[in-house]
Amino acid sequence: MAGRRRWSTEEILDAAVELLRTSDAESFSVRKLAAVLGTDSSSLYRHFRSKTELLRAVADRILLAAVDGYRPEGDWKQRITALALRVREAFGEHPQLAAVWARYASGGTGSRLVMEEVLQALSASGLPDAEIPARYHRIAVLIAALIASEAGVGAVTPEERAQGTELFRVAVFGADPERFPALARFARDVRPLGADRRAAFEEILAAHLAHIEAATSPTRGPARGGPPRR
Amino acid sequence: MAGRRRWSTEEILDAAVELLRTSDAESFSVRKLAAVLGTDSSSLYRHFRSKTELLRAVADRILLAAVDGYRPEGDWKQRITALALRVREAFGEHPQLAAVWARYASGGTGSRLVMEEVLQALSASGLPDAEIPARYHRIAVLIAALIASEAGVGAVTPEERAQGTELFRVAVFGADPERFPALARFARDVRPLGADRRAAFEEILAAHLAHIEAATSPTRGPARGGPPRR
DNA sequence: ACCTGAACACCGTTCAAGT
DNA sequence: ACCTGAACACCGTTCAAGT
Repeated sequence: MAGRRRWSTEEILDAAVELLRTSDAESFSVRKLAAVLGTDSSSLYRHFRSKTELLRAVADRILLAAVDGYRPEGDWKQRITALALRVREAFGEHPQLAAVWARYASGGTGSRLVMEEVLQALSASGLPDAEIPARYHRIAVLIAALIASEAGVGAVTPEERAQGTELFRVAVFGADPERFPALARFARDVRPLGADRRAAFEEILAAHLAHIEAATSPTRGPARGGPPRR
Repeated sequence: MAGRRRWSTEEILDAAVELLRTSDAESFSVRKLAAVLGTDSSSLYRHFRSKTELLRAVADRILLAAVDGYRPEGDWKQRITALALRVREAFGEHPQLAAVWARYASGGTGSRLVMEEVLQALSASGLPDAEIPARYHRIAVLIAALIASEAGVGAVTPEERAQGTELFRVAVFGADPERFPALARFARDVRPLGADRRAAFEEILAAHLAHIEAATSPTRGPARGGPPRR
């Protein structure tokens, strides 16, 4: 695939995205990327100070691609939800990028676009400006945590998953009903963490946004920071 | 520290907990554990099929220690919150264990205890039994995601953190106000993902539990699954 | 029966030596 | 000025050979 020539930083990032997409989870390495490019791993260290810096740059590309084509639609909750689902989708097949993103935030144009959209949506929500940065932070933490942890679940190898499922089954069905009465009672319907992730993601986010909304609406909920007047 | 003798599975796990606690983040390895025990890494593979299986067992110990001494107090929300904070605390210094736990769930006695407590708290909340397993699942996903991602943030090396902070600063303050008006407006108050994690954890969890409560209380919120009668 | 040593197939990163 | 090769200091895991 690769002749011998000089590669620009951009081309390296393109190749990294491609390699991450085609290689199976957790197996990306600097050495493999170099091999794909037909060069030595050491030469990549002129473009990036470390593997983390490289992955961070790739994560921002993914984010950029995720936001590409997004047009705000609906109320502020729908806008945030649509954006979050796009980001989730984008990182869905890139477990290690999700982890890097959640750890450090990518800090590039992709990041900026996502931040901007969420901040605009919150501005449209009726929240007082003074509360927006903190609300934004909680939303970002929540979304990043859910996406990264979901990606982590996705990165589990089939046999590890099988072991985990078996352990879960034993933990739930093997529990002594005397000591664990509630567990025994709900054993049949309790699901492992990895089950049903998309619905869980949407519901948890929806719950969080609904909670914010309750704090902004005068007729409902306890508005923090004094009663609103109309 | 180590004479040459046979080690039981339990002793290996004790040593692993100790090594994880004293070693700095992300540097735990099977080989180091073997070195601490004065044996060869290969001999550990009679006790565990893989590093993951070993870490899973260790994670369950951590969970067990976290729940040890816990006594239910207060209403159902306070009980879940207290438990979650204990688990958070326990995994706070064990990033890789948190990741393993969130990926597969540990499936041991520690897991069982946590599940039991949360299920009991939910039973006391007034939710109909039919809704409890799904509610439990969302709570578990949320808590695991927050803890694992927080642990991930904690595992970042100082210089990586410095790079990340700088990138964030540039992304926020360097944004073109024309293209990113909201970002420009809130630049001064927006915090990076890693900031203020404990408060974020508590607030996000509180919001989620409040949302559940709103669904159970007849006088408030839209109760899913038909109107309650009293 | 149990454990060891050596090996396999990898990592990220550095740096002297080459072109 | 740029890149390479080789090396350093590691990994998880397997398995023949030893006790």
